[in-house]
Amino acid sequence: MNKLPYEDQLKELEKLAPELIKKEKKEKKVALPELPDAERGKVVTRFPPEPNGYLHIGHAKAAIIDHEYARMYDGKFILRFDDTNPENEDIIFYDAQREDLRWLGIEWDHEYNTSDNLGRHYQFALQLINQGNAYVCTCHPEEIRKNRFRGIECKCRKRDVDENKELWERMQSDLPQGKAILRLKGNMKSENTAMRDPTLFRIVEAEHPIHGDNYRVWPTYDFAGAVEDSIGGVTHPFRTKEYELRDEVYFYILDKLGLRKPYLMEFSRLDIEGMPVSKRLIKPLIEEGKVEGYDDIRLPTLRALKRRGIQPEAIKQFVLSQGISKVESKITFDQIEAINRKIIDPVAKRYFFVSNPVKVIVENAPEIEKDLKLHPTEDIGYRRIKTKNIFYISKDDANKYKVKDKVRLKDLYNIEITRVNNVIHSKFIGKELIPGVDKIQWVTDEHVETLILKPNPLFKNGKYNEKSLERIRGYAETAVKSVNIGGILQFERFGFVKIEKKEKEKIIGVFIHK
RNA sequence: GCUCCCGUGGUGUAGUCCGGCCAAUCAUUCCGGCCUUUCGAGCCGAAGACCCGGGUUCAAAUCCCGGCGGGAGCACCA
Repeated sequence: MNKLPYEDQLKELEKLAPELIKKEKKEKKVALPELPDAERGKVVTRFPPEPNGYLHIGHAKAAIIDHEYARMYDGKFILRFDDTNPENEDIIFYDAQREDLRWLGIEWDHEYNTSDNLGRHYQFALQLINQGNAYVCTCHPEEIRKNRFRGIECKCRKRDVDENKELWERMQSDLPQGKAILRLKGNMKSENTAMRDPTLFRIVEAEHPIHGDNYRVWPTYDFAGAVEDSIGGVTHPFRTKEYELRDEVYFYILDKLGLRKPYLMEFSRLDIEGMPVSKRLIKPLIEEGKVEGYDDIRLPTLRALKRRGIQPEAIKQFVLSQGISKVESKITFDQIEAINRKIIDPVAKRYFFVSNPVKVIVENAPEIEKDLKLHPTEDIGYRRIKTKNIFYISKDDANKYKVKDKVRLKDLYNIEITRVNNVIHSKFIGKELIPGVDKIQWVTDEHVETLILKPNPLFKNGKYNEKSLERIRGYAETAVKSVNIGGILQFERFGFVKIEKKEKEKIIGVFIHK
């Protein structure tokens, strides 16, 4: 078999096991490109979130890529909480983020907090000071900013090692926040402004969620990130493009410290049209009550996506299809929807739902009791319905028909419209399918009131979209009551819906997508 | 202002490092058709792109130069 040319092998395979070919195609599509300098079993990646909020789709991209590469090479994947700014971190987010990751289907081989390593960071700081590669700067922040912009060195840069050591000690004890920082002795004339003596450590008085007030001097991202990647054994760290200018700092620090240099890579940020990821934009909307919270179905947080019925697998496939390029793109949500639809379509039970119901009375209506399939192609069972002479159809459908029009109540029988006022009067005209006649969904007198929340883009033209949340009211067939909370179904010709809440006489669902 | 990154159909991506097999991949959207007791899924078909201008070369999406456009950085946030 293997001696045959590839084409012939494929043909043979198609005869023997066609499903294998399809699978092969699918997997090919979602595979990430090979990693440079990667050896099977030796790749180590890491996902380093700051525990300062709920994870969103942007984090998911990073986490999935990191995780996927580790698995691809039978390597190791580390979850590292980059909790080096006590002012921002909150204990609840360590757990919340773990939960979000698990939902995504990501497991990690090792977990730790950067804050647990502060002792080592101090040692490295001291090493830099002793080597003359770092100095304590006591200039005013504004002054530092200006000098950096102009490329001018300040007087602090000339301090000798002993004085720096003494000030470094005093940073740990009595120097107030904002009065002193430890800076890397880079190059104030460098074209890369990131190299103009970046801050390595600063004083933060705030209480840390894990370490309380044990420490008051905290490393910055530049320092902690580089050091942790290196001593953590990470071989292929990824980060988003906006850090690119900091690569030089990253390697410079490791170089001066004599530490191993990982293969650092960057990719573009994920930007979804109408779905802001930034807390700066979201927080005010929550405070003003315009969105419910961080799980509001219009948001791109993982919690919102979950609530909205987006499957973790869809997010994964989507992220992998995006790859690791540096091209900035504004993706539209329908790409995620398309993937999600393919996943849920085969398992979503079909039911009838009519929005803005209009009553239909049928003359000579036969009383019928029958079973309707829960899925047109998959064998997932039936639901039983009973009909008399009263029906409801959606207003959108009702508006289309006039007297003498023939319509088929789907899966039931045909009617002809006889009179239209507040209600539609009609008569039974037979059970045989009539070619070319519209088939519409309906519910009977026995139905359940249903409210569907439908998310639309939160922002339009950069402004809050007042119509970002639609509420669609209607009736669903009673069988829907048996669907569990969290269950995903399809209201035929309406769209996929996730059941969110079941009250006594009312069901609330979330519109997933068409 | 300076520096860096990016620029492939409507959208997203592959290809760009190591020029030819690229009259350019795949997906999505849109359009047409088939199928279907859903306007979903599936199937078939169609349309649609290498930012612009020079240069190098037998040959450029790919290399070089210059524009233009977009993004990022110039934090004691990450």
